[in-house]
Amino acid sequence: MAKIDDVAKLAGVSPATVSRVMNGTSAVKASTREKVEAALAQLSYRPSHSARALARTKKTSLGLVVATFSEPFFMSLTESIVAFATENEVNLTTAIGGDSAEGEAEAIDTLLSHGCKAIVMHSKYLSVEQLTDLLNAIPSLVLLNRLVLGFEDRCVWLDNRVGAENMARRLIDAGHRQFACINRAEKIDDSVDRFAGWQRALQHHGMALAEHSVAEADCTLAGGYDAVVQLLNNKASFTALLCYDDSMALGAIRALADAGLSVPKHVSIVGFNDSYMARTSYPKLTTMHYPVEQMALEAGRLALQRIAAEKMIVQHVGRYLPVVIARQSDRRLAMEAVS
Amino acid sequence: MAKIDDVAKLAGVSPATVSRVMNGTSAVKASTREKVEAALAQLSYRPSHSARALARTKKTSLGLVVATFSEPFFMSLTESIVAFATENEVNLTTAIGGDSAEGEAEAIDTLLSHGCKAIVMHSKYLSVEQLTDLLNAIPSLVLLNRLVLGFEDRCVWLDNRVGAENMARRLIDAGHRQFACINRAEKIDDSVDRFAGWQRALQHHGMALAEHSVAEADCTLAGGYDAVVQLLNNKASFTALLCYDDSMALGAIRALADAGLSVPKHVSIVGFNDSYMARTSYPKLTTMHYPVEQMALEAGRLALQRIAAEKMIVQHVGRYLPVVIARQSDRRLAMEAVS
DNA sequence: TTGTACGCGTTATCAC
DNA sequence: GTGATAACGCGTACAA
Repeated sequence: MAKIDDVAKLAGVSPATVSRVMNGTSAVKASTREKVEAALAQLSYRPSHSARALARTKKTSLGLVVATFSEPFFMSLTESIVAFATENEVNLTTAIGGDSAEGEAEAIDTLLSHGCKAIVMHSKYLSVEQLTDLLNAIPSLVLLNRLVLGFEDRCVWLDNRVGAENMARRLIDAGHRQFACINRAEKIDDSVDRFAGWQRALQHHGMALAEHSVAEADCTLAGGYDAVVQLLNNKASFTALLCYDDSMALGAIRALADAGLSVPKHVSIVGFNDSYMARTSYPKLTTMHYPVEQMALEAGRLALQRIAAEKMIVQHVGRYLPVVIARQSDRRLAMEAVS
Repeated sequence: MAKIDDVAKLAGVSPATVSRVMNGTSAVKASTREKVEAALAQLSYRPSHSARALARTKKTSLGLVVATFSEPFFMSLTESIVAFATENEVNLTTAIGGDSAEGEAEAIDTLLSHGCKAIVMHSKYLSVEQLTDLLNAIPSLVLLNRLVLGFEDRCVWLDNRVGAENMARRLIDAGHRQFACINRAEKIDDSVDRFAGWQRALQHHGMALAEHSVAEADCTLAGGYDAVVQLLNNKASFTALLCYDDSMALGAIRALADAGLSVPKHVSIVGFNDSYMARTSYPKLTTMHYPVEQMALEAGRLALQRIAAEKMIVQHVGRYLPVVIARQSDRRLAMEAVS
């Protein structure tokens, strides 16, 4: 493999000039450029990936931690950050956190050893203590989708509680009085907060989710199906079903259909996240829109700002509120049924 | 980010010793080791990925070019090479060739700039001329699944023609006399050779594939479906259908079912590749087993051997022959129907 | 506009 | 068993 010195020698210039020609870093006389390009071609020169990476570690680069690439939610998130990085001309390195606290911590380590200066992390599994330690150790770390008290200026988060509360209220206002819910079995911030929101809205109207009206399962289509089976076995009776997210909601619709109940005729169903499926399913899902793209952008902006030379104070909006997207899976109860 | 010198200073040793402790390269006194490990932990030291990569470029490393990771065929292939690399303690770098000659060439470049010393490539789209140039330029390049004349000692290939011929003969021997085929539309070695094999077997028995009995389409399930629709529109009449590969065969089965024809009752169908789906479909597919794992291993062995110091001459088996795996999608024609 | 010289973090080699 | 020192290949201040 030819190296940059070989090219330089062949072209009769210094290695620095070869670098300039390749990267367009600074102006080079046309005749020189041609000589270099000829040499480049003649040796079919390939810059060494590793040497480049090493020499460029000084440049600011952004790191991203996501759980996976294969879910729509993370696709949107990643796309958004990729666009942001491209636009701001910073390198982006991505690491997979997976489904565990260890995986998330490992991902951070990976990014650090890749020389990332700023990091945006979507974390589900790290504890508040662990996150606090990380935030203290890594000044440029920004959290996407978690709120850690004391670090409000480095968090971009969705108010799940208020979102869930608003969604429940929508159904209450539509006349529903018999509720059930299916929640994600894992106790992460999202599931705890959404449940709290539902309860709060219901209690505000003198209702509450009884134990036999609450089912927990995997956060998947199959999980949603199973959860509804649980509810029906419990002989829970409900006209409105609150679901942790869209995938569970869709699974729930199938389970209800298999039990002879149609949506929204017999049961009103609402999801959360406004994922792609919510728009393409039948019936289309009423759900909460999660402004991932916006939030990802804000997180990227924040992270980059934290390593910028000029630490200008920019207004930071950390809290985002999901809004109801009304579609076809819920309905207003007829008056006679309510009264 | 702490650097290795910081760790060394804190532990009161030289950077070299820190490296030895981390990598277990050579013996280190227990007391020294402990000091170093303490320093490592205290600074929560992360070796720089790029610096490591650069310093390690001397080590032999193997490169692999595949079209994609998401098809079963390439999964098997990749798995096999990964195991091989692990076993032989060489680093493995993988690059995606995609669906074009440019992509394949690009992948090779990527591997070279990553410092790969030996390369195994699965190429579909590069021309024989391009491959010849590459083989001349890169002494350690080994081709998987292509035969380039003059480089027999660096090719590991499947004899598609003879394989296809054997498969067609099986059906002839089973009494079939009315044939049709569906082939991949792209003219790559595989599709050309398999077609040639079919024709050869049929001509040997005084038959031939008439134009209206040949359909071409994408090499996918949907493509297989479409191809059969073409055949039926052509009013082609056949008791045996030769398919380019398993996915097209499976699509074909669906199309036939939709047309009221059942497999193997009305039509005998055979695939190629013996992919995962062939064993799990209904009916299970009679197909040709493609010994990817074995071939990948041989290619890896060959590539590594070409950069080995001791150039011992090892017997090289380049040509592989697929064998018929008889399952349920074809049948012997009853005597009365034949006579 | 171009060249010199140094740094990046690690590892191999040779001394000691 | 351990420490200097020299690569590894490129980018980039700084100097010319």
